[in-house]
Amino acid sequence: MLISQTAEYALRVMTQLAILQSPGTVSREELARETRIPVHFLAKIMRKLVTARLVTAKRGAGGGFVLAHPLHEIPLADVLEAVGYDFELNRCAFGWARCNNLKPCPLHGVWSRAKESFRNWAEKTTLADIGKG
Amino acid sequence: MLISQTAEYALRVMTQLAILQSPGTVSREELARETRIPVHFLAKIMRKLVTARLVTAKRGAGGGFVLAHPLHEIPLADVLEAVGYDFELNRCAFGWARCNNLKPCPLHGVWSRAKESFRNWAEKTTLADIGKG
DNA sequence: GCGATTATAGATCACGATGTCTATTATTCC
DNA sequence: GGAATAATAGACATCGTGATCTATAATCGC
Repeated sequence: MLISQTAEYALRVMTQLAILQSPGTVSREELARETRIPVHFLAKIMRKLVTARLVTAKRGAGGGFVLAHPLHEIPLADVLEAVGYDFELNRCAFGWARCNNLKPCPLHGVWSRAKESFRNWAEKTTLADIGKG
Repeated sequence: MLISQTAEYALRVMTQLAILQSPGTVSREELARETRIPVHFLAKIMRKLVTARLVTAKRGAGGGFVLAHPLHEIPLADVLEAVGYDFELNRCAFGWARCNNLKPCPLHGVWSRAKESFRNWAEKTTLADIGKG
């Protein structure tokens, strides 16, 4: 619900990285074990996170992944967008071709509130907020 | 995003029913045309809405669908649940088998806020609120 | 340099959500 | 009662997400 399985995995892995990375890099295997995400599927997600420059990858023995920025500089919105969630997408929920604030469909008002609420949460919450009650 | 295509269709159709039902029943064909939902797929959705007792169906010539309750008594949460959205489901986003307020996973706090926010919106918003800015 | 380690890349499979089609049952209208 | 209308039911096809597997490229430690 709310987000795709892949998006949930992305949040999970970023959270786990935030927890484990203190000493150094974290290997794909260890991440998969801790997050319970299928290893090869995790690999694809990691590539997207690396491409989005949220995570840095290091190959070879002793390699692995590290967060590319300090926790408070990584909003969850960035994580979700990295794996395909589109906050900009405003396809009309009512099916109208042209639907905007000037000529809104009947659902426009209420649905916008739901979307904006979620977007606001995703942009205001960063990895530094995890673990808080 | 946020909800499935089917769930969006359900909101669409209930909205359209609220608009068109004034004279009497609305046929499946007319609903499909107005909402741009594939007719036969709409049929399945209507069955779920009827089963959930949000809509009343009338067969035969001159038949169709009508809302089963006044607009302000139909929260969007009921519509979403009718087509399978589960607000109760609290599978841990972090993958923990046991995750609750007493022993919360690192994501528990932030993710709960997002879910509760959406749930609150869905429960407080009714069909009577559609069309409002 | 060599072998081990680890990320990258892409092919392929499985399954559920979505969409299409056909037949059946109930009801109205005449 | 019969014909037309409209919902119900379920089989079947399609497509995207999620998951699995194999091969390749880069890097480290020795």
